[in-house]
Amino acid sequence: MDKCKRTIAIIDPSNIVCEGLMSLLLRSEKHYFFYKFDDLDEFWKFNERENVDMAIISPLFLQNRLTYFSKMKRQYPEISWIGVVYSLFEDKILSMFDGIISITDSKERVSEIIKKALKKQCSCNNNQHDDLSEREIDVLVLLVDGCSNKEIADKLCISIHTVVTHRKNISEKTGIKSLSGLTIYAISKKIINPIF
Amino acid sequence: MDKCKRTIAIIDPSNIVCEGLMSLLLRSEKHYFFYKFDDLDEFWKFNERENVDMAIISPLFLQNRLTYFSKMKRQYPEISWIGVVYSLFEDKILSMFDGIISITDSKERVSEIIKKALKKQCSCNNNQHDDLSEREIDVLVLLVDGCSNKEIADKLCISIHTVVTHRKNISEKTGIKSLSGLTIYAISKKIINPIF
DNA sequence: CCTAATTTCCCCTTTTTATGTGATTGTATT
DNA sequence: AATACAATCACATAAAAAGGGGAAATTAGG
Repeated sequence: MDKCKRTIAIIDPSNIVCEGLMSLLLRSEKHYFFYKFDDLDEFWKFNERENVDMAIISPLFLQNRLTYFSKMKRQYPEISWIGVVYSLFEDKILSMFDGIISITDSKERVSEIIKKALKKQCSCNNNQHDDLSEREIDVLVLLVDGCSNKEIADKLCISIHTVVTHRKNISEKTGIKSLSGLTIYAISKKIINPIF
Repeated sequence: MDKCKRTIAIIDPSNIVCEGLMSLLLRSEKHYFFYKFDDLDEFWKFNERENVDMAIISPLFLQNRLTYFSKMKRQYPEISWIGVVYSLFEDKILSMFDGIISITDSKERVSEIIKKALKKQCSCNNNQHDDLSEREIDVLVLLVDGCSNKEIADKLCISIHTVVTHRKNISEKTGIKSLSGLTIYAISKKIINPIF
């Protein structure tokens, strides 16, 4: 029931990268919360007040502060430390992270790295309701095709009540209530193929 | 007045940067439409079919193809060519662009650079969806955004009856009755821009 | 074998949409 | 001046969907 929120700090000098990471990650998971920091100290001060689950840091900030970083890691072992690199970096620095995102990584790879790193301490990661069941997809396809609930019921040879139930479950699983949102979802997931 | 759509191609190896630029630019201006390409050739093929207003290119792709780039620029002088750099680059390459975005630039600076570069050729010759009136498009946008008739009425400060009338006219003009069909219509006509 | 997930069905009430038939302004176009 | 169209509002009825309850049968996985 209670979707666990994940707070992620991004400490990176680039607004573009910060925006990109947020936008990309929010698309796969809705329960991420982001905070942007312009330098390590700012983040550090914040974290004392309100602990984060993950810190995505540009190694640029660590170049001359490796011992400081080690201290931070020791002090907060439950935080996942992720590095985000634009170019080549020394292995000595990169090996200190729990995961490395390269700026050229695909969306899938980025969200996979984040998920894997967060999974370490996920107390409620059982809600893997990303995928719709076979029957739910049947309903979604007809729905997005413009069918009413009754038409869907007739085509699938089931009761209209069942269609309503499937729709309820689809909305719960995807978190999308509007039909237009579901249409965009279906296109993006390649469940339907509109020819533009 | 300033409602003309601007198509922007982003040719960059980084999904994160691409996402970041889109997210950042869409926040200030809603009428940008983005296409992402993984290399110059892919972009080039696309541009032959459908001209873009601006190309944001990583100089990485130009490193050994400067003459090719010059040819492209000569062939399509109306396109604004913007470079996006993560690190240091030779001035010889950078001077070929109409504008340079550095990855560390602020949001304000990025959108300023883009706006300035686009200002060169704002002719507003884009009446793709002249079937629908201005107000009908307002309604359609909110509709595919998931708003109910009442919500649309509140947002546009008109009566719900007017919204219903607009919707009737939209359905009559387009011949599309279902909301999902209208969503696909809006995407195909570039009235809305879902980021997949 | 047990459990979780899926698929199916039903009830209820309230809200929203669909459809038709109107009218009144204002603004262009002819 | 006449015409067309856009944008606004109204009333009425029937259909559909939304949202809230359940619950039984089947299937698949550990």
